[in-house]
Amino acid sequence: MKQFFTPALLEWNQNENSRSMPWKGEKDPYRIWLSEIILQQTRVEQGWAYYENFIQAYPTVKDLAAAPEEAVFRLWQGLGYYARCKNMLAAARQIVDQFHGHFPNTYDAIQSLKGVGPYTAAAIASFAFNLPHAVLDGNVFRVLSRYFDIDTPIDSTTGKKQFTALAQELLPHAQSAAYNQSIMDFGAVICKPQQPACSICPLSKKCKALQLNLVGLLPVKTKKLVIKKRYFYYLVLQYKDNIYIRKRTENDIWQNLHEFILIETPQPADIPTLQAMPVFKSTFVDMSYNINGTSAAFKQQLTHQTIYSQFIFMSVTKQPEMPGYIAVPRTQLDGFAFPKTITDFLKKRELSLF
DNA sequence: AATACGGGGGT
DNA sequence: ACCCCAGTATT
Repeated sequence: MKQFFTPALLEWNQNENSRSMPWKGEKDPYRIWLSEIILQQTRVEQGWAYYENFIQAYPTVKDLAAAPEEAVFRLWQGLGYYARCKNMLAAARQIVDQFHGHFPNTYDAIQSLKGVGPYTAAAIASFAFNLPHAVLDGNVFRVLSRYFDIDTPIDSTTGKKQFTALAQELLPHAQSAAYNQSIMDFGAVICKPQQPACSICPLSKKCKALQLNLVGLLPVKTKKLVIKKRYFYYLVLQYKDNIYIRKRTENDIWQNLHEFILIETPQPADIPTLQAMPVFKSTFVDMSYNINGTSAAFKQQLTHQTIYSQFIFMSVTKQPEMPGYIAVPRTQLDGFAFPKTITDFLKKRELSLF
C-alpha cells in the first residue's frame, strides 16, 4: 500500500495532472512564499488575482519590504485573515534586515519568518530548494486519511503528529517538490472534500476508505463551531467634505483595517437607543449634529460570528474634536483598507445621500 | 489544548 | 445551515 502510493501519485501528476496556476513550477522563493501566504486557508481561485497584483506591485522582496503598510493592506483588502498581511510585511523586512535580502534557505530559518508555520516552511523548502520536507495541508490530511483509513481527528495534536510522520515517510526525498505539488493537486482535483472522483482515481484500487465505504466519513474533525451575533452601528460623520475614520487596533476582527465611528450593541437598536448610550453621548458632547438618514442593513457571515451592520449618516457644521480619528476627504477613502462590509457600503455610493 | 482569525464557494 | 479552503498565532 505504502509502496504503491507515492509512485502512483507521481505518475498521476506526470500523465493526468493538468492543473495550472501562476506560481506552479516557480523557483523564486519570494514568489513561492508570497503565493503560500496568500493561499493559507484560501482557495486558489480566490487568491489568484491577489498574487498577480502583489507580484506586479512588488516584484522583489526588497520592494515589498520598502512598501508603506497602508499600501500593502490596501492590496490585501478583501482577502481576509489580515494578520497574514501584517506578518507578511514583517517577514519581508526580516528578510532584508536579518538575511540581508537573501531568502533563507533552510527549513528552520524559513519557519522563523513571521506568518510561516510548518506547512508554509515545508512548501517553500521543497519548491524553492528541493529540501525533503513533506507538506501537510487540508488536501494531504484528506488524501492520507482516506487512502490509509485513518480516523484520528485531524484537528487533534495526535492527529497532526501522526499525519506529519506518515506524510514525511511517503516523501521521495529526491523529488520533494514534485511530490508535494502532486499530493495537493490530487487532493484538490480528485480526492475532493465533496464528491471525490473515485471512479477515475488512479489510487482507488488500494484506497482503504473506498473499499470500506468510508470516503464520506474521512477525514474526521472533532471541533464544533460556535457562531455569535454582533450588531454594528457605524456613524458616518461628515464635516465639510471630510469623513472620520480610524484604524481598528483592538484584539478583534479586522485588526489594522479602517472603519467609521463604531457603536456595537448586544442586540438590534434604534437611533434613540443609540443616542442614549454613554459612548454616543461622550462622543458628541458639546457638539450639535444632524442625523441625515440610515443605510440598509448589511449582513456579513464570518467563521465565528455573524455581523449585522447599519450605517448612520451624520453631519456637523463645526469642526469636531475626534481624538484617534482621521478626517479623510471622501474622494480619498479608497486609499485605505476597509473590511468587506464597509467596501460594500462604499460601493453602493450611499454617501451621496449627503 | 483550544480558540480566533475573513471571505468565498459548494451542497 | 454547514463544511472547506495550499494554516498560523495567541491564549
